[in-house]
Amino acid sequence: LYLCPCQDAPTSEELEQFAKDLKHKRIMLGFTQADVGLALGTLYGKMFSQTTICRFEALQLSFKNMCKLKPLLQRWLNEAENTDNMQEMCNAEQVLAQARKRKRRTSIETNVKGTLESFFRKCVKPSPQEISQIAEDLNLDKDVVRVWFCNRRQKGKRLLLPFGNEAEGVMYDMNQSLVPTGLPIPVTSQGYSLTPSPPVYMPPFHKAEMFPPALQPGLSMNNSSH
DNA sequence: ATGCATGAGGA
DNA sequence: CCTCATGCATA
Repeated sequence: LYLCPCQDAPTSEELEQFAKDLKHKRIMLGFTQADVGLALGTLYGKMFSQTTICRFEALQLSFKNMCKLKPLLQRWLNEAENTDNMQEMCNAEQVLAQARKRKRRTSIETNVKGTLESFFRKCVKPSPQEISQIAEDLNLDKDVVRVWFCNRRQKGKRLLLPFGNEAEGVMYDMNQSLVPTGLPIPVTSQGYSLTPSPPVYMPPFHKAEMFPPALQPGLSMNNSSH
């Protein structure tokens, strides 16, 4: 309700930088993603899972979501860096009282996933009828198919998208504009304009940088287990 | 690190 | 039903 506690509208670049920073420092300080999530709980009452912290660091959340979490993580980072005695405020009191309500995760076979993907390419938002049809064809629960499409669409809206993907993600309504001021956004590349410095050459594929010769014997691998 | 799931909120 | 934020469970 209160007008923008949104002090700043972080740019994608800023978010990217912060995420990198967070991860690096977090590791330096010896905390796990789960630790951070718990700490946010004891610090501000709002706890987060390892999953969310992981996704934040990997920029796999929506732009808006990233902006919302950044302040909290920023504060945690300051806290963690300046407090020598940041004790075990990570009291994992996971009162796992799950009432067996959650449906067990159904594992969709690889080939079936492939089929779903092709359906998705044809239509990202099938009608309930179409979903039923697909479900029947693939011998899956209608709800499983429905949820699969929901998740698939959501995946396409992540801040950072694996490039090289057939310009998908721009097909559905991309409303997470990066510019709050309403600039003339060049339609097609909203969520992915994270590349801060590709002045001229943008390699179509980024997977070329595979791992160099795994590890050179007798170098640095000495004993990292301390 | 990620796949399938839940639930709140919105038409 | 959908979107969106979020997470259990699992790869």
